[in-house]
Amino acid sequence: MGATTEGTTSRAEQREATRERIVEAALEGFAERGFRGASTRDIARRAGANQGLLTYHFKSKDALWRAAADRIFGLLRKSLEEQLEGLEFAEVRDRNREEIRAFVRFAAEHPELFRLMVDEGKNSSERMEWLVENHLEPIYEGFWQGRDAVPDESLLPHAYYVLAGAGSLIFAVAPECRRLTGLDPAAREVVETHADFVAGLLLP
Amino acid sequence: MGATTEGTTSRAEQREATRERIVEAALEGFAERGFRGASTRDIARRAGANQGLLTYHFKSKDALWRAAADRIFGLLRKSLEEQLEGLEFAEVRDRNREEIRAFVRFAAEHPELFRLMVDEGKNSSERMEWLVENHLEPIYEGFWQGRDAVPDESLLPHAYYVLAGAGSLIFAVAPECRRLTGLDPAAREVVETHADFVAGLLLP
DNA sequence: AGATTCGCTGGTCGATTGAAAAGCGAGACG
DNA sequence: CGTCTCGCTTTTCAATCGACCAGCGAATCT
Repeated sequence: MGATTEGTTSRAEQREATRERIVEAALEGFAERGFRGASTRDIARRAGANQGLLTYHFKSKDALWRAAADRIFGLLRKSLEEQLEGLEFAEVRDRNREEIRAFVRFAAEHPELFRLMVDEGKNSSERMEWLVENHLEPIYEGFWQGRDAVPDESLLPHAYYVLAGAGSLIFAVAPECRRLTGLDPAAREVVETHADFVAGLLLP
Repeated sequence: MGATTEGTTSRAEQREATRERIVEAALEGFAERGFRGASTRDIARRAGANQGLLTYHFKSKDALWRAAADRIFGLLRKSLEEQLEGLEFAEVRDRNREEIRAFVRFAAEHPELFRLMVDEGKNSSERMEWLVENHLEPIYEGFWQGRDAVPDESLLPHAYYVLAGAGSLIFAVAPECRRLTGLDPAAREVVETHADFVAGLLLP
């Protein structure tokens, strides 16, 4: 209401907004219950949409899952860029330290990434292979390069999974952590403490 | 056939053997697909049994899950005891280092533990609370005590989840790791390398 | 302004889910 | 040896699953 150009939503804009709402809901649903455990109806409910609408925008549950994976990895890439842009480092080690801290912060803000990766990584499936080819390989390649002070190159896979696990688990199982330790992983100072802790371990 | 006492299986023995087969299959199924994603029929198939038999031995899917959780945590306790019994250590730190290595070896042999914990720890549910009260609290308590050289006690929750994540992830997502890095986490020397790596990080 | 596109709704399909109930049949028991 | 127990199989149930389709109606186009 009011101006002609104000509040106007073209068909294409509306379409894209709806798709985003659904993808966001799908990301939560898949991360929370796993691919098989998440139902398209539950995802539709989270998105405030109709179940048939999911089939309309994305052809299948599988395709919707791929869209959700694209989204979380896009968020990861954007977050790392934003956190690191404009920073200058004297040594490669300093840059690596800040990269680790940036990753931990992202894991805290988006525990869905870790949940999705564990859910899919534990089984050999088409989705797992798609994930590796489209998202993990570029990341792992970047991890392989731009790295300093890893004495033995054969340790790189170990360092990769140690960083992913050590940096993400406490946030991925935040409800359990609260119940078990009384510590709330969502608290800002807890995130920073964890980031420092993990960075200090891998780059002493 | 043959002797009277040979090959004889009493009713009670048969019952217990069947229950164990089912629990073992349930552990695999739940770890692989998550609680909601795993179907009782699939579990029955793995156990070479009938779906109705699960309802007979365990009243519900939920109770079967609890039996599976009891089993994996029992295996953990037994494995740690066996790996550590008879060993003498000059310092507490040496003992802690061997405890870490023993845990990593168990995570490699039984990735189901980590998969189960992530699947349940990410949501607030009755199962999660049951898990915390019945299994995690004793373990966390033991982790809290018997530990040396942790400068700040407030870091203990962080160290706990760092150890769990760093020590387990590579084995929990072994199929993905093979595909991504070419490294097979199941290989004995890879397990030992990872154990040394994690222990070296947490106890430099 | 009339015709058309298309985002979206509501309903339906066969398949699969966890749980319950009835019946079988070999081992346990008097 | 006859009876009973009980581990197990089979069948059935309502609920839920992913996918499909016909139709509505407002935005878009001519």
